[in-house]
Order: sequence, then C-alpha cells, then structure tokens
Amino acid sequence: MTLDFDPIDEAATNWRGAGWAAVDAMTAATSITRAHQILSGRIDAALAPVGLNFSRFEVLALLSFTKEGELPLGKVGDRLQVHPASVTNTVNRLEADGLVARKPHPTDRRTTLAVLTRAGRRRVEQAAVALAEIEFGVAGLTGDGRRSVDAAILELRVAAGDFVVPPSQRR
Amino acid sequence: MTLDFDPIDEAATNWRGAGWAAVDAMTAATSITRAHQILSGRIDAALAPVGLNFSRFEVLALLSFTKEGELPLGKVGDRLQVHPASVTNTVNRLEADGLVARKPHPTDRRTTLAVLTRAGRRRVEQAAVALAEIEFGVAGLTGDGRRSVDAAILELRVAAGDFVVPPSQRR
DNA sequence: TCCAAATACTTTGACGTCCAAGTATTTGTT
DNA sequence: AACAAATACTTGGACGTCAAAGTATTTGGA
Repeated sequence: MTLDFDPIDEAATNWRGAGWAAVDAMTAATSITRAHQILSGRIDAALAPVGLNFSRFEVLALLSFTKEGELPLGKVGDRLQVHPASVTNTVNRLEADGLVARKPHPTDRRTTLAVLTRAGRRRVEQAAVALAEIEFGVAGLTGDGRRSVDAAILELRVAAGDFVVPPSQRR
Repeated sequence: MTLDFDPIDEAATNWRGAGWAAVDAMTAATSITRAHQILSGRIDAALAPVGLNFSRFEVLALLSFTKEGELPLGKVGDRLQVHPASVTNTVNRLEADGLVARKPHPTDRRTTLAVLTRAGRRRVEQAAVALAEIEFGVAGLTGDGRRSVDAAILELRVAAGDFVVPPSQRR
C-alpha cells in the first residue's frame, strides 16, 4: 500500500486547515518519528538472522569497547539511556543466549557486572558487519543529509540535557 | 545522571577504534533514534494529562480531518503506517473512553468505520493545544534545524518507498 | 454460477519499554 | 556506632507493537 502523496505534507495542510498551531514543529516531530520507524524496521531485520535485536546489539557493542569487556548494569543503562528494568531484561536474554555473563562487582555487592563472553564478542562482530552492510538503515540519506541530521539533532539533544558540554569544549 | 561528553561522539570514536565500518551511517541512525526517544517522552508527557498517548491522538486527529469524522480502520492503518492489530487495539481504547465509536460500513460488511464522537472531537482539540504548547517536543530545534531535518528525512522516506512522488510533482 | 483468492478485521502470543514497589547494600550524618 | 537516605538491581504489572492464525465477506475468474 503505497500512497501517491506525502502523508506528512498532507498532515501539514490539514493542520493548517484546522487552524492548529506549531505546524512546522509537528512536521519535524512527525518526520523524526517516521524516520525512526523506517530505521528500526531495517535494523531489526538485518540483525534478526544474527540472532540479535538493536537493544541487545547495543549492549554487546558497548561492552566490546571497554578494556575488560565488562561494565556494571547501571553504567550500561546510563550510556544507552535506557531504563534499569530494560537493562535487566536485555541482559537476561543475552545471558540466556550465552553472549554475556553476570558477575558480582569485586568491591560493591550491590552492583552486578555484565561480562562479554567469547561467543558474545564473535556475535557482535558479525552484527556490526551486518549493520554496516545496510548502512544502519540510512541508505537513502546522502552525506550532506546525514551531517545535517546529526547537527540538528545535536542541538535538540543538548537542549534536552542529554549531556553537558564542558566549558572547555563549547563549539 | 548527565554525562559530560557526547555519547554519540564517543560511540563514533569507539567504532573507528574497533575498525568497524559505516561510522557516519551509525551516528546518523543513532541520532535519529535518540531524537525519537526524546520526542516521544515529551509528547507522551504532554498528552498524559489530556488522557491520550500519541497513537491515540494520531487516530483522533486523522478522523477529525475527514469530512464526516469517520474512516475505515484499514485506511487509518495505511495513513498512520501502523499494523492492523495496533489499529484494533488503539480503537478499542478510544472506544472504551467514548472518544470514537465503531460503525458498520454501509456497503461492505467486512469493513468497520471508526467514527469520532463529540467527546472525541473536544479531546483532540485539547490535545492539539497541549502539543502546540510544547512545540511537539522539538523545542531546542531552530527553524533551520527543523527544515533541514524535514528535508533530509524526506530523502530517506522517498528512498524507503513511503510514497510515490507523482511525475507531475517531482521537485 | 461457483469457488479459490483477496481483503478487512480480530485474537492470541511473543517481546520490549516503562513505572512503581521490593530487596540488598553502601554512604553520609549525627 | 547507628540509622536514614541514597544507590543498584530485580520483579510484577500496564501498555504498545508486531506476526501469525482465525473468521467473515467480497471479488474475480473458470
């Protein structure tokens, strides 16, 4: 079912017609939402044959970047900006698949470490290749498009307090 | 928990360090994903006091733009690009809240129409105001940023076959 | 006319996310 | 030293999404 008109454009016209405000904000928000739908569909499709989804991949990738291949669950949540309950759930699945193991923290008994297993490391490499092949779903976006998306969204993220730009690094 | 560095920038550095490909695609995809998280959080927060979430709002808004305030469920799914099962679920909730009613299609008995009720129309107006007040979550994005996001994502959507640009309207 | 295929919607089940509450442990104050 | 508050994680419940299968109806040939 392919439309022969741009549904976002159509929506903008309808909003104006109804006298509703913030039409340009609406189209930006709707565009981002739709882009996310497209990407997440493509990404999950590319990862399915590897036996992962995007959340699980993100956790494995994050672990693979650390020196020891391990990180407290809380840090994982902070870095990936996901709810602690989601981290528990994701790590449960990774653990069930033998891609990660839980290990007690050496000095803080409240804390649990997720440790990348050998199988996990192999798996994340495969997944990275699979994702690179589909260009993370952004095939269709030119270099300029990618840069302008990055730049615009950076504004949004900074405004949302995603991270604080240290005074020494303000651009 | 606010980071003092840009996690996406950090990820790009890590990817390069690991020798993984398509780093610029990765950052674009991650930016879009994160933007979506931010927006959907803000939007749902703005809609909660009105008693809606974004999916429900979208259905009501779509109906409110039609002449009669009604549409077959299948059309709703096509327009909003959501799965038929999700439409059923969303309409169930709207119906339970008295914002929409189901009505048989006059000539095709397979088809069910969702009809906006009077309460539904009032509600969608309130919601539109609430969303305009928070600028659909894109406060923090300048006019230029919004336009460049729209333009870049339009490329992506067209490439994904979201809709077919009629030959007469190619830009 | 008849019937297989297509269409429209619903149901069921697997997953994922978040919130709120619960348990265990550590920290910071008095 | 004692203990309230903070921190770290897990659990249970509400909700949302999608895929696959099921039911009802219509369509499009043979």
